[in-house]
Amino acid sequence: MKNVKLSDVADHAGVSKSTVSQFLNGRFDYMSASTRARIEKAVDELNYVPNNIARSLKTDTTRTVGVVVRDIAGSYSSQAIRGMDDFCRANGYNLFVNNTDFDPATEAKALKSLAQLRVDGVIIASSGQNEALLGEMANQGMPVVQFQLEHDKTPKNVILSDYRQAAFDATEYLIGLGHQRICFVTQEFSRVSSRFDRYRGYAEALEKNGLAVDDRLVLTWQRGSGFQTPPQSILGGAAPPTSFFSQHLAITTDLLDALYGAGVGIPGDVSVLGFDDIPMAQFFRVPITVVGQRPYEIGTEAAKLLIEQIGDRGAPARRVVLPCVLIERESCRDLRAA
Amino acid sequence: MKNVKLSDVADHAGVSKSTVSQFLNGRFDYMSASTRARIEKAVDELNYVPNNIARSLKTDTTRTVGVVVRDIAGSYSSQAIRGMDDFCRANGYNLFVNNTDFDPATEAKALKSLAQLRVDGVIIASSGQNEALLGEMANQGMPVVQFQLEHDKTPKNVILSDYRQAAFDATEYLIGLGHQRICFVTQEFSRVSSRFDRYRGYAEALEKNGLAVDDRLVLTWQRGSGFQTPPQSILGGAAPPTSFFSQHLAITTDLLDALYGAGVGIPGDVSVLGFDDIPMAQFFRVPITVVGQRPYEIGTEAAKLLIEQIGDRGAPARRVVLPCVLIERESCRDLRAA
DNA sequence: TCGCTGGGCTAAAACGATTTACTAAACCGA
DNA sequence: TCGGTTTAGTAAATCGTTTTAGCCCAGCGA
Repeated sequence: MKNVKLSDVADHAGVSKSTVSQFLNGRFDYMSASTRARIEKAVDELNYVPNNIARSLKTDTTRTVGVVVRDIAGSYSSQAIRGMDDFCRANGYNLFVNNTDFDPATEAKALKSLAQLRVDGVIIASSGQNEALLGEMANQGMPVVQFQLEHDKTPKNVILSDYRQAAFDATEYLIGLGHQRICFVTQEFSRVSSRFDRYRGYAEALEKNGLAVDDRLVLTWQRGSGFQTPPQSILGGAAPPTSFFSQHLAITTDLLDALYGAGVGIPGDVSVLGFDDIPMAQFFRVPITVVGQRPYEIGTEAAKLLIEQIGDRGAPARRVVLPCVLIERESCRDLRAA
Repeated sequence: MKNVKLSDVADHAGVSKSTVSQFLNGRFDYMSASTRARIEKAVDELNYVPNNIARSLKTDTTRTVGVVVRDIAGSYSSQAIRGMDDFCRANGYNLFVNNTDFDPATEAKALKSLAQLRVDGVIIASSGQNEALLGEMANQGMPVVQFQLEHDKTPKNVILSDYRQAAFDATEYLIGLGHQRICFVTQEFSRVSSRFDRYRGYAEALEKNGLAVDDRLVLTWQRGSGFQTPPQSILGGAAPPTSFFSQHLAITTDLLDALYGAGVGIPGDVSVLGFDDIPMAQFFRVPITVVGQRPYEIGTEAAKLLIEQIGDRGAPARRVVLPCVLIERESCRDLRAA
């Protein structure tokens, strides 16, 4: 059966295409009740489904938005996307998803593909390697919202957790438990401000509490190659840390593997505090205390901001920061109780 | 800056639109090298990005596919979608995602929205409540592939795990450890064949090993309301089970919560075997033995089948079944060793 | 010289909607 | 009766591609 189109409906109802179009777009201002009823009848007798493609061509809007993440299978990304989808769908937008797999070249391809698809806007957890392309898209008039990662503080639409505050609070929490030497486990952060912000929060908490910031207590981890120095070996050094504060779920996983693998007891031998909540943590042999982000809310906020920008292209860029919450479980030992 | 279009490229290169179109579509059969070079130059001097919308309108194909899942934030769905995206992207297709939140009405809306968007095909983990709509779409010429759930055995394109075999193997594994009374924990299954298949595998394994199938050992669970009878209370009854075989990750979670909450020891007091692998299970106080599906592969297979069907509308429906793997961990006690 | 072939390219008609400008009829008050 | 306004509707241009049919010219064999 051939696809029914607007002109078929028009013929069937005995009116012109224009009138049917008015009907479909809810403009009944100058339409008699009988015409309206006839069109309505024709539409469902013929089972007419409007062709969004044709509509988009004419109106130059697609009511679609593109999402670019590193890996949709990750728990943070998938929850964020869930939030975006809920918000977008409620506003009549559909979502394209793209995975970059942490590869800037793939990311660039994704962005170009979205441009071709004529999405009305894009939400991206950017690698920071395609800021030029992103900027170009932005001033060709494509609304862009970033989330999860911030690379510099140039004004842009971005939704983040309050990384500095969260790291500050978490560090103070550990200090409150009597920890004085806290190993900060992170990806290389100098060029990524959302990582550096965490470090700032950590350092500020130490300073505020009269503790020294010790470079030897910063352990770096890299995707693919893992830790620069095995965590357990740091424990064997002079003035070892009493706790690890891991900045990312993937790092936390590797850290736990390393520590358990080396027979280190948590929190007996060392405490562990993670960033990002852990699903099913209640069943862990030691449920890990974390500072949890709210990825679903991050997603809805990102979608909200994007739709705002789509609606008003002239709107100034906004930076939205959401609070994190400390989820206290059992991986941090109270050293004062000893 | 206004969007550059094909005719701008044509003007700039001093050729007709047709020729530029040939160029863009890689048809160089009747094109001089110099013309080709001029167009190439024009394209990147003007930074031309083809408009997929216009293209789609004319060709009546969008190179997009719609995915409908219950909740993209779930680990099964997100991994499956990852597989779909990888396969689709490699073949030049983009993915729309839709969440139904287990609601058939939302599912119907999602399908209609995808039809309007003129996707080239859809992949769906269907609720079973919209089979009519789905069938209608299918014979309007829209390729449809289902996965994860099967509701009846009418021939259709569907990708599943080998639920019967997996449940059979898992049950025999427990029997091999000396378990004779295995509680089968499931959602209501009479009308969903992918659930019933698991039950069949379970029952067949029991029968093959000379064990009775006991209805009192089937415990049902419902989304939202939980267990029909609390699992721990079954343990208190006459001839209690020595193990629970849970058919779904969400059930396993609730089961563990209930058992731990009631102070039941695993696997000391009772063994637990789950369906669906559990992320970070290595850190559990008792790592749970499961029969794991391969959602990523399910996703890629689904995408592959869909693209096949898109390419050849006349192709017969195919049913693809993938094996599961038993992941042995520590939640099943060997009763013979006692 | 003519007719034919094939290479290289183009004009113009789609695709299915939206929208602008217009008309025809009805009504209304003076 | 007339001009003006409102109501109800339409014709036709348009969005940016693809594609069909065909044009023009060069080369070639007879």
